[in-house]
Amino acid sequence: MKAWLDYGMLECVTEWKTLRISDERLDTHLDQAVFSVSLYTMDVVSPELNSLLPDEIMDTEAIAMEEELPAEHLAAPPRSEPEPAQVPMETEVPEIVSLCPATTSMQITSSDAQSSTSSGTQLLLAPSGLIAGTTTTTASAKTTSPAVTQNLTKISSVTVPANHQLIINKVAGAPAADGKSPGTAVLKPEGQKLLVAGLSKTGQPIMLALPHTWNKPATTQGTGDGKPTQIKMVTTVGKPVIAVSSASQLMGTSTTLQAQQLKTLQLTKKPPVSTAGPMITKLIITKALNNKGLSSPASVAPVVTGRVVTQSTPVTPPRTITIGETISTVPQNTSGNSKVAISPLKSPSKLTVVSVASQSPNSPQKSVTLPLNVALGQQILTVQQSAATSPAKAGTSQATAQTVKPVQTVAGVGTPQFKTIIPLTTPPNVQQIQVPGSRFHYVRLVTATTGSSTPQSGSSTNTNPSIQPAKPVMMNAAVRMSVPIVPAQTVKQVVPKPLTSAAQVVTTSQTPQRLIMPATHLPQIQPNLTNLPPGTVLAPAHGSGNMGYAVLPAPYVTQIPQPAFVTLTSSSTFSTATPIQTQARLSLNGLSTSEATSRPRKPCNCTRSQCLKLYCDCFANGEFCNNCNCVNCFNNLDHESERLKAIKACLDRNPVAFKPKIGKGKEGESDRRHSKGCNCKKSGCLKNYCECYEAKIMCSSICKCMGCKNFEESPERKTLMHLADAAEVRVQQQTAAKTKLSSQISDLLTRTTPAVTSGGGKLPYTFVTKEVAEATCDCLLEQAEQAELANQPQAVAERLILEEFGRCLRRIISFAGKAKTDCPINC
DNA sequence: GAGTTTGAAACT
DNA sequence: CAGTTTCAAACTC
Repeated sequence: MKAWLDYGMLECVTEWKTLRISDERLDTHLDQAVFSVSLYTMDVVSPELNSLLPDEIMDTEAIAMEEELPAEHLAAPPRSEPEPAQVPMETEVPEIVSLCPATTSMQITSSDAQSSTSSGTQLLLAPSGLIAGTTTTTASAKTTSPAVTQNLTKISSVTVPANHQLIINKVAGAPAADGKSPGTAVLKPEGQKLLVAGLSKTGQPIMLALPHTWNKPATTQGTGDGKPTQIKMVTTVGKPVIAVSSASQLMGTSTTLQAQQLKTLQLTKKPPVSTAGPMITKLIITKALNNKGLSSPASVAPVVTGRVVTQSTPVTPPRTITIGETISTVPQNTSGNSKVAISPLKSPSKLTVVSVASQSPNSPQKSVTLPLNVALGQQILTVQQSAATSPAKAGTSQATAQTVKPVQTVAGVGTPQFKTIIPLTTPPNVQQIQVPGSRFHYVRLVTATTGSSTPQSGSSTNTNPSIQPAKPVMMNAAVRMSVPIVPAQTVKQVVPKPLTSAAQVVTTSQTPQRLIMPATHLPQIQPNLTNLPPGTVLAPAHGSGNMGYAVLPAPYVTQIPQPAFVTLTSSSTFSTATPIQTQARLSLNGLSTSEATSRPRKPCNCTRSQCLKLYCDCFANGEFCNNCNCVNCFNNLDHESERLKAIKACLDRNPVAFKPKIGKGKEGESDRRHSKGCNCKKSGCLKNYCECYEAKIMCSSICKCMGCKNFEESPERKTLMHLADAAEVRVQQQTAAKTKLSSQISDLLTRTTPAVTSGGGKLPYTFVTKEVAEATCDCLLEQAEQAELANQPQAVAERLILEEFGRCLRRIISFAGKAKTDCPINC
């Protein structure tokens, strides 16, 4: 700067003796420059405005990020998700894929969990936004009609989010029984330019070229992040399955997603009535979370049931959990039974669904196996509805097409933990039971034994999934199910189990109902529906041999603090659930679910409790430890047996041990309050030691605290609140300032093209005309002369000159800002 | 980061 | 049920 000043002084030396240029003169020249210089950009925002518009700043930043790193923009943290949607971290399957065989059509709307596939059609698709935390792709999906129109080739609503890849494949006709990939036809629906690569018979991934309509061309296969799209062939009961895996979506995702993740959403449903052999349509949505791209050839993932072959993603083969069930009942009741366990309390977005795929009696599958040899941090979402494959049942298979409900089964990949099973819709024969106050949803497993109760029988075209369960107990009005994608976990939990030891088949009765459950002894905890602990599998209800209760807690799917979610929204409406769900949303800390889910759970540091006592917050919240700092942790699926014992012990001591502590007050009271009340003695209930204070609620009459200051009129409390508010405001301002500064710096860095050559604008320095520079120098010289006259030391003179220079610069910048505002066209 | 304080959970 | 111990989080330095 000093050199600049010297230079300026030399430039103006001729006027040295006479100039007494005031600030007004500088301003005058600046005014002239405003009209003569086209300012390229100069974001000058007042601090007030800056502090008032943090969101806009964030948006601006996000836009900037999108410009440079689109994928990262997609991976915006869930914290920024809109609250009203109650899905702050949800990521719904962005790709809406319509599989359109020549004679059938299929619409898959992942968000409403209603998928219908026609016979002979199998689709595997990999949603690219599963972990991106984006919610921008759900609208169209929700509006897509789930109905299946026979003999109509069409493309359902296709959402092509940024950085997402969409592949529409058509499976020609009924493939060979062996299911070896018959290849896929290129489907180019009108208005949609899609390039669909063929599928190799070996299931090797095929690189896809994305259509030009892709809104993010840079994200096409082989570009940018280098995460190619894969098409995989999966053979399912003699039917081809097209697997499209997009690995590119990892870009920009949380750094916790270090390991490959795979989600397979698999649907198997019974085709419409046909005299031919069983036609099974499967929808398999596979998400390959492989940020390394195709580093290795795909391999056939282990399919437990032998019916579903899921093509593995590169590097790490995916795991598919398939639950086979032998159905001895009438054919029309052999539709897939979906067992859904939803854990709504802390996070309704956390969903655990047990998929029990009905299977024909001829099916040899009678066991459920959870492949567990997958790298940690991976997940497989498997949605499968297996229809009866027996020709004898073909006559009633059309009913199955309606009743088939996609169910996702999520197996922890890389960790022997069963993650999540998500139903794409609510099966008619599955009843969700949500216990008031409980953080768990319970699903009664019902195996239909008679065909008379199947309302959709005989209706080959009725694909309306809105069929209500015969005995709806309590359902979520709109169950938004989010599956957090498990990031790479710490090494301590990476203890892959043998595939056969990871899970147990839960047979509920003579009518086999198998649940995907973690490896455990599965103690037969009698169903106390108000206090069922996490991870409990209930024996079938007495007298109802076909029913059982599956309780899968959110913890099974929430071993990640990083909220990358796959959201599948059930369109089923159950009006009775709203109040319950509202209550259940209250987390232990009194935070709403969105709050609880919008921030990572704090890792525990347990050392002696093995995380199997309520000392451990993870355990107390019904969650598995994940990325914690605990020592000798047993709160994981590796020690599910011990864990369940501990759960039972806790329940023995306190039947409501796992119920939220913060709930509504007495009848008529709207405020939340601690269920037990605190017992503080020294903290005055104004520190986080106090559970009431921690939950941001005031102590109530049931508290037994001493010297409580946590009441409405407490001056200490008010002071603390004010301080807290002030601190929060300050933090927000600082954050906004940082964000703004970062944005400005980034903006400046991206605009380095000289003004003369850019043609699109001019840099601010072009605003400094000769006159402005001279005026500035005059000001500086004036300051120097004053310092000299005052006999100021050289250091002081230099300081004064520099200060004056700073003022000059500010004025220049200010005028530049005005110029930008006044002449937006030129900017 | 180590040590202390605190109160809930667990135990007797 | 009360008292004590254990435990991990909160807090302080």
